[in-house]
Amino acid sequence: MESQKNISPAVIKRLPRYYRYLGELLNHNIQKISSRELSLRMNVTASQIRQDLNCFGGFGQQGYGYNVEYLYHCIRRILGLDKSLCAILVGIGHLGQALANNSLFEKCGVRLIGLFDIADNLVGTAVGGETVRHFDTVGDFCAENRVDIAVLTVPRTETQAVAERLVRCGVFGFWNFANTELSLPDDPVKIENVHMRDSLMQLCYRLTNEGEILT
Amino acid sequence: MESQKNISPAVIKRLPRYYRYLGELLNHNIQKISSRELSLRMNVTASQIRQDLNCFGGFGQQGYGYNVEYLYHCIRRILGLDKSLCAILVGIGHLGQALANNSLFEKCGVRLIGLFDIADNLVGTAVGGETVRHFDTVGDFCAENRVDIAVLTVPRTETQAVAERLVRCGVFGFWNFANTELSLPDDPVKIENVHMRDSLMQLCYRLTNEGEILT
DNA sequence: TAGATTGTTAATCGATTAACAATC
DNA sequence: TAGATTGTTAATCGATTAACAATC
Repeated sequence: MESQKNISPAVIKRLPRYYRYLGELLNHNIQKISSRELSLRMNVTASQIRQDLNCFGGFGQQGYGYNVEYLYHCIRRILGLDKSLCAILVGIGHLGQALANNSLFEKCGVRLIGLFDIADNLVGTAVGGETVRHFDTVGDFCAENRVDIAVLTVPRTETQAVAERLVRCGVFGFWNFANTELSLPDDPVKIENVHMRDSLMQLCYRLTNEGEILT
Repeated sequence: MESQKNISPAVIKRLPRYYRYLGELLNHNIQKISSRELSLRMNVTASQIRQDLNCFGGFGQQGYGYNVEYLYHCIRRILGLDKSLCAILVGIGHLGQALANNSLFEKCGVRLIGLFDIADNLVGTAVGGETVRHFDTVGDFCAENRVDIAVLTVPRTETQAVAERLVRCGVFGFWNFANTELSLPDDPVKIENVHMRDSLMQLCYRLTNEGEILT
């Protein structure tokens, strides 16, 4: 169950979804589930579920299935949600404020420990129970606090520079909401993009090109 | 160039990214680009670029490459960004407000024509230049206006019911921000999910399992 | 024990890359 | 014409599915 090598991105991408469904089963007090039952609920093949889970170890029992609570906690651990990672949020615009007020971090076991911006009318104010700090002070903050993740909700044009500065501060995890790709040293740095604009465009594509012809 | 059948999801997913890079080339007044040059910038293979583009037609010229402006506009058309699709936003919480104030829709050629919620303290107020309407009136609104897309930023527990009601109103495009899967008739309905929580979890996974061992 | 269901290997499918003939 | 680069076919690679022996 320790960090396995060579897990394919496709598998990693499915883990949160398994975790989500298992959480729901848990809420419904369902104690065991077979790959077949779960496959019907999730609309994937039972084969894929067994294959995916076996990347990380044998969590099931032949003839029985999987213990929901046990599997749920295993996936939680695999995802690293029990690590209490620490995050800062940079760029306290509309989207930044929405994220700061969201239960998202909590649900992922991530602690949001700092908010940063450069606007005078924001710095010093409280957003979601945290005081906004000036981004100029981010170096000191990172020296004094462990920062695993920086959430980037700054304007597109600033994103690259902000990220580079944070890398120099020792921050290696980036959750990027800007509509652009970051180019940062691949090795220690991990980037996860939320390209909302790309997502909306895909919806536009499918509405105009698939199914009913749209005017 | 008309709606092609059987375009793989992998290709569709890459289109917005091509569009993005071409837009940047256009901003830099670059008039032509070869698949090789573009592949270096985008960090993909030239083969893939040519293969992808050829799903929709021959946009290039042997010995020359691709005309940036022409290709940009072709992809724009393919994505349906010139269709002036109409969207409503349901759920005007923090995230809904952030989206309403975002240039995202504009950039996708989508017109945000209505905001809906049920909270008395929100209904009637103006958000991002639009007045928030009560969701009870959404039926009338859809009867009087073309609505292609509903952006769902309502609480997780409400999402399915809200979506079902909208389908009955003739809305078939859903941009879903709730951390749950919608189950709706597959045929006319197109759903695009933005699973931010899943995204953050993937980042947590990679930070804890790949590269440096994290405490 | 018999029935069920996993873990795992083998077969299939799809997507990516390489190669090259067509052609500007 | 010669050089460059596309469009497209063939080869490779990876991911998904099917099958089944192991085993609870």
